[in-house]
Amino acid sequence: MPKIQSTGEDTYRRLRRMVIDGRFSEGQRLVEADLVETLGVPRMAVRQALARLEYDGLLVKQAGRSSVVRAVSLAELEEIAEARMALEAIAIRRVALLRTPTALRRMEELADRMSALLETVDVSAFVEAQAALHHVWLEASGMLIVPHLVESLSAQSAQTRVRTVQLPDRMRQSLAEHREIVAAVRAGDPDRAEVAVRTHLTNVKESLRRSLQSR
Amino acid sequence: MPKIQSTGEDTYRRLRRMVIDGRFSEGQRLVEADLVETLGVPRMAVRQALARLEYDGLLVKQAGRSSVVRAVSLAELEEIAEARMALEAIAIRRVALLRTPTALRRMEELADRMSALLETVDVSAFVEAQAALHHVWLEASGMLIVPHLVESLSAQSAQTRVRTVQLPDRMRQSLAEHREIVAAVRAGDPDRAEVAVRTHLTNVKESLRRSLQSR
DNA sequence: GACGATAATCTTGTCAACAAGAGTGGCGCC
DNA sequence: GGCGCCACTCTTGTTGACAAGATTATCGTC
Repeated sequence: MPKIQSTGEDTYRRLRRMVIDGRFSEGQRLVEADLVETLGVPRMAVRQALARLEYDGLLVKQAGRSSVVRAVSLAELEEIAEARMALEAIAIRRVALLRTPTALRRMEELADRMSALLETVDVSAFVEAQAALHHVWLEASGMLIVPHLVESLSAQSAQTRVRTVQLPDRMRQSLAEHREIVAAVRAGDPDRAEVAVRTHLTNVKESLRRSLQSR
Repeated sequence: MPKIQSTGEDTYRRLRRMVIDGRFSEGQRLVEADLVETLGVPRMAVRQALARLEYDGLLVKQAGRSSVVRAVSLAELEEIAEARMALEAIAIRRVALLRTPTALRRMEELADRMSALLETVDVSAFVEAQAALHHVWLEASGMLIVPHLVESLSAQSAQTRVRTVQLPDRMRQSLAEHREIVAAVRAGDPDRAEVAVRTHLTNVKESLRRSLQSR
């Protein structure tokens, strides 16, 4: 086989990153030929990536027309937050019971990193560290399917993540919530950890509402 | 455009149905050319369908080798039941608050249908009616994303569904659990409905363990 | 007789060309 | 001068052919 399968996966990830980072304005058509040129990969890889992103709910691509980024409604964003709450609650309970040393260390490192980034005004780096923290505990839960579900949900709301965090005092509050989650895990208290996760995502939902209603 | 886009979607659904129905034995290779002949659709449609099914977790297709149906472990099945519990609990609460008349009627019809099928020994029809009942309330919840997640999870465990239900007395018990769920919705009691759903899926998980450990 | 190397075949992944909507601009008509 | 129709271009979806692993069968050797 000519190509090492990486092309398809890699193209998917790169394109996904571009969509999440808001590189395509609303209503903008994602023309395959353009993407082929931009990404420097064969058209087949682009087509595959677009199909997967549509399946992920990040793009809409109806019948012979170009793909466009999908507009996610407030109702959907709230629903995503609720679903994540339910799923991440399960995961964090397991993490608190397992108390894997390396996972704990990485979680604390990332919390420290968030803390440091709070000083600088690098919002996107803060959001990135936050996402990494969630990722770490999902992996550490030892679950096989739930992490993928959550990742898929996160991707759909990632476009608005940056805006939410920019609410006054939201970053500091978010950091405190994450510190509490990590502390509960270190204490090995699953109930406390679950409450902490639910509190965090309830606040995320609240922030979403305030952030988007004002718009 | 020559073909009406239905081909791709339709091929996906048909192939998915075949996998779920256990038409491919464990370890059997799904050769694209064979599927092209069997389904009577162009190879591209088959390739797309296979890619999506792999993404769904129903198939495994590594690097230049043929696709095979994925073996789902007990741990994964339990995890799926847990995730469904969390998500369907959210959905049923909304259904109990909405109390849409048509949805309620359809749910009761399907419960009656399950009741009737209990007499005959048509296990697969019983399972089908059960799945339809879940589907109805997920749709009735008015949620936009959660139903898709649950459907995706269900598909992965659907292969073993039939076996679980065949445990002694499990069908009758399952019917009772579903009747309670419907009753709670009719009563407009979200707490009771959530408990009923959680009870049901806890029992499903228990049945899974008994059913698969014996094997 | 069993094992390993080699050849033949099968199967997948990729590419380039083509057919057929969808979008766009210009022209004529009212 | 504005509106609708027509021709043109753009873009996608599909097809067939081909290149390169993967799999299987064959043969020779120990």
